[in-house]
Amino acid sequence: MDSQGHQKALRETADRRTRGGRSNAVYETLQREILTLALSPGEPLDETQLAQRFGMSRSPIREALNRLVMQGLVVMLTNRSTLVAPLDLAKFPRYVEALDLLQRINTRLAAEHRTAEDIARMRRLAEAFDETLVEYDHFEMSSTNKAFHMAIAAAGSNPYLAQQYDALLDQGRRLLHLHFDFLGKSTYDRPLASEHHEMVDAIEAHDLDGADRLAHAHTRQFHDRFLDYLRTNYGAGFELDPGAIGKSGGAR
Amino acid sequence: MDSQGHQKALRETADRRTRGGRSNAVYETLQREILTLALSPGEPLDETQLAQRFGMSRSPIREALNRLVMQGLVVMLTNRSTLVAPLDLAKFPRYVEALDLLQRINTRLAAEHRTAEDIARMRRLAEAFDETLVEYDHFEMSSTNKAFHMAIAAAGSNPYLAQQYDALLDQGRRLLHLHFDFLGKSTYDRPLASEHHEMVDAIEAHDLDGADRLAHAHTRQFHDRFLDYLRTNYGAGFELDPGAIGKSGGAR
DNA sequence: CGCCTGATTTTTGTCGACAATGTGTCGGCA
DNA sequence: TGCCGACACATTGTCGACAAAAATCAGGCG
Repeated sequence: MDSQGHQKALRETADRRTRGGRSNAVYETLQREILTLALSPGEPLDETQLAQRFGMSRSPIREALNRLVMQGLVVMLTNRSTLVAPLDLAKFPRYVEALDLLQRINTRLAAEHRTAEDIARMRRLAEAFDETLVEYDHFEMSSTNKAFHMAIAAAGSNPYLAQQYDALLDQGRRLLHLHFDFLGKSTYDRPLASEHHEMVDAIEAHDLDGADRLAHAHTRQFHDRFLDYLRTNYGAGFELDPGAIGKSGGAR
Repeated sequence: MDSQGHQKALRETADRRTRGGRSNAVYETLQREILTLALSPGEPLDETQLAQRFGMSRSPIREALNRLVMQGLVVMLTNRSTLVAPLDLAKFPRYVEALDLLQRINTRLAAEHRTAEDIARMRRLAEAFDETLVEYDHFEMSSTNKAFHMAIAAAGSNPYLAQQYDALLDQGRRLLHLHFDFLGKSTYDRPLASEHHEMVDAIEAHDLDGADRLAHAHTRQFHDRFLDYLRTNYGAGFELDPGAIGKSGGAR
């Protein structure tokens, strides 16, 4: 019975057994649980236990875990425990620094190379993000948000930078989860959505510097709000270098 | 005989079964063979065949292959063949564009945050690279070159950007292999080494713009030389956008 | 009473076999 | 002769079990 229920949950994410296989389902499910913080950072992940839970052997679980390790969401202490990657908030400034750079360059490139189809897809995803705001499901929001930004990266037509951006966005989705949680209470989330549309406008207008600047402002807003979140929840003692984001050169 | 040699190479990298295990050895061996082009791009990799060759089961091979997939060196057609990632030379400008960006930002950050120990390590690795020039073993050269640049990234103290830089450098090592091959014949490789030392000097002097400029020039030289290589080997018909590297803003 | 040592337990790493899936080929039919 | 379908092959995906390594705990010794 128990395995039945899990089978169902398993199918809903990836019932197509024809493709990657069950390991893919485990990967997606675990990723979702990690990203939504259903699995706490630092929580140990026992392979046999997971195998039992998903009603399958350890092989697919192992493969899924390996992929999550590569993605930086899971760490494996060799021959010892494997656990959900701890969420080191002290590295947040470094993360934002990296994100800012990749976000700006990809958005700038998008403004340079975008096609009409790119714009259409971006607008569609921007609106899809707006719609997620009514339900305010954190996972849906971060998924759609990522999809939107990846559409921008795709328009930039540099697969290498897009891939790096992708990895970075994934790594930050746990932070984004917290971020949305905070925004939900303070309800000043509309500007976030409108910023998306402004970015698309700049990209469509081939305004490289404008797109760059908006991308930078977008990251900065995330940065500032997340710091607000940290301060309200962890107290004022948690001081992070506030100037980190402005250093690597604003839109010049 | 053949398998004998592989066994030896396997043991030398990781005979300690205590750590990561045999899968690590397979990973390193295959990576080396892919990077040195001993395994041609597009060549199929049969799991059972590899298992037989390394004298172990498919499980470790599979894990190694998965890691190589994540690294972009291997592609797996689900339920079908697994093969060495094709080397798309048409994407070279995009690659250099990404590499230039990451190289510059990491070098710039290094100039900002470097410690005395960082400088020492960088100088040591720069000299280690010089020494590889006498043997001119392509793999040693690209390994040491990468180690040098990763030391710079480590000094930059942004683990996210360092990680991305790492991934990018790995992806480009097959190109670097070709590059060194070309340089070997024309024997104008000294400037490449001296550039490393100049970069360290700029980083030590906290000269952010200088380090940035040198990193850019370093990438540009690789770009120009590789294009030379392509032209001499593939004919003049192989024209790539020559201005790609200058676009995303030189060191201004 | 505390520390060292050895067995136990837990968890990962590896193995060989089986099942599923996609491809290519061969034969039949229009 | 050309197209369609079924069969067989090759290769990957998954399984259950075994072996090795490390941490824990227990017992004995100083």
